Amino acid sequence: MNELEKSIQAYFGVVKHEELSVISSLFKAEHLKKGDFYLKSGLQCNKLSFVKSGLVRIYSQSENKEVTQWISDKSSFITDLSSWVFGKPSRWTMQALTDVTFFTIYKSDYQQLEEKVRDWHKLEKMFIAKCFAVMEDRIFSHLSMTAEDRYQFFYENNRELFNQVPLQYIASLLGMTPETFSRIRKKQLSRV
Amino acid sequence: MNELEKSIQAYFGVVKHEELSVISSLFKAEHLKKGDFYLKSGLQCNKLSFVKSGLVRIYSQSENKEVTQWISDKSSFITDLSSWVFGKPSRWTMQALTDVTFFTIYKSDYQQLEEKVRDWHKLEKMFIAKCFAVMEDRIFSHLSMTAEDRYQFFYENNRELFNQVPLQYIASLLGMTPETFSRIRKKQLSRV
DNA sequence: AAATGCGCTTGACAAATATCAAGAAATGAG
DNA sequence: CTCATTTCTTGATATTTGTCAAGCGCATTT
Repeated sequence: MNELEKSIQAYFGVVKHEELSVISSLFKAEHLKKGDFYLKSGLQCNKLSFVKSGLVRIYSQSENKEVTQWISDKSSFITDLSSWVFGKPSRWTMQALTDVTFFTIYKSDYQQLEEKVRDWHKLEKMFIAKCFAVMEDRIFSHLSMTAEDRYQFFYENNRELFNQVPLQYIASLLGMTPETFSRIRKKQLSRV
Repeated sequence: MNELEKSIQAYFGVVKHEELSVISSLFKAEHLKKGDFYLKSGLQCNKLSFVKSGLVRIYSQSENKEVTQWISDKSSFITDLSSWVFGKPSRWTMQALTDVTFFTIYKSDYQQLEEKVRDWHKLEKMFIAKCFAVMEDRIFSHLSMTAEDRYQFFYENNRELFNQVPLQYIASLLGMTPETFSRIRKKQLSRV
């Protein structure tokens, strides 16, 4: 089982072996250089990708400030879900923070999935439900936690990110300014 | 087409007419009195309901404070999605703020849906994707807006709620204290 | 080595929001 | 209607977070 197949299994739940290879064969290897764009806001996102290596920042430019919505790690899927599912213009811009290798399936090949893999929609349903659960957690963190709590929680669960990407992006993703982030960071470091 | 069927159509997208009646026939009418619980945190949520009339508050008890996650209007669906899809213990408690009438389908009858309605999973996928989009919007509002902005935005889109439920719940749902909510409210009212 | 650019930190200060406490207003029960 | 309870408001104050401005550290280029 290759890396893509393993991740499909992990993300989409139990899949039959022959189906797995059908699925993975529809994804095509691609790559981006650091700084390249995977997607620009306003365009339709007609692809879904699995990041094999590298980091992608998902953000939006709102009026005066730029908001980082997420930084996708390796072994994760990326797409603008609303755009992918409903064909709406995408809200997010996605840019490679490092060189990135990934596997992509395009909408045009997507129909084959539905035809060849029984229960594909069921798998996809569960995939999206997981995305939903992550969002629910994030909302909860904003309703019930201080900036410091959110920092702490995120740090414990994403320690590696902290020396791989500009910290200002993590600050934004957690809903605070770089300065606040820096001060909290100082406090936390001295505690160890 | 009855009310339930209309909402299924609106929520789940285009559905064939004969399928619609199959779907709606699997939902059973139920009701709660004000104060009754639809679901308690920690239990498994094995049902999905369409609220015909009344209001349900979805909240959780975290350490010292209670967090209101959402207030479901009439004509909306309620369930603990993670619990419903993955069988996990539910995070949320759901309580009737008024007398509530609703239609419910239980997990035990759910399989029939999958059998009788072609593309059911596809419909459900789109339903969940919509829920995801709502969450994405909410996260964005916390990353990019002040309490006052969030108040304003929510007010414009949910005006009716403001004289139907205790305002403290709306405050919590927007991620602020009742006092802050009250002060913002005063400012906004005087502006009109 | 000097110059540049970028990201991070720091301090001083301002603004937003929370906390606490008291009282007013609204609601519900008898 | 009256009383009791809950919800909302208000003021005083504390805390958290943001803003602005400056400087430092580090990597890259020349």
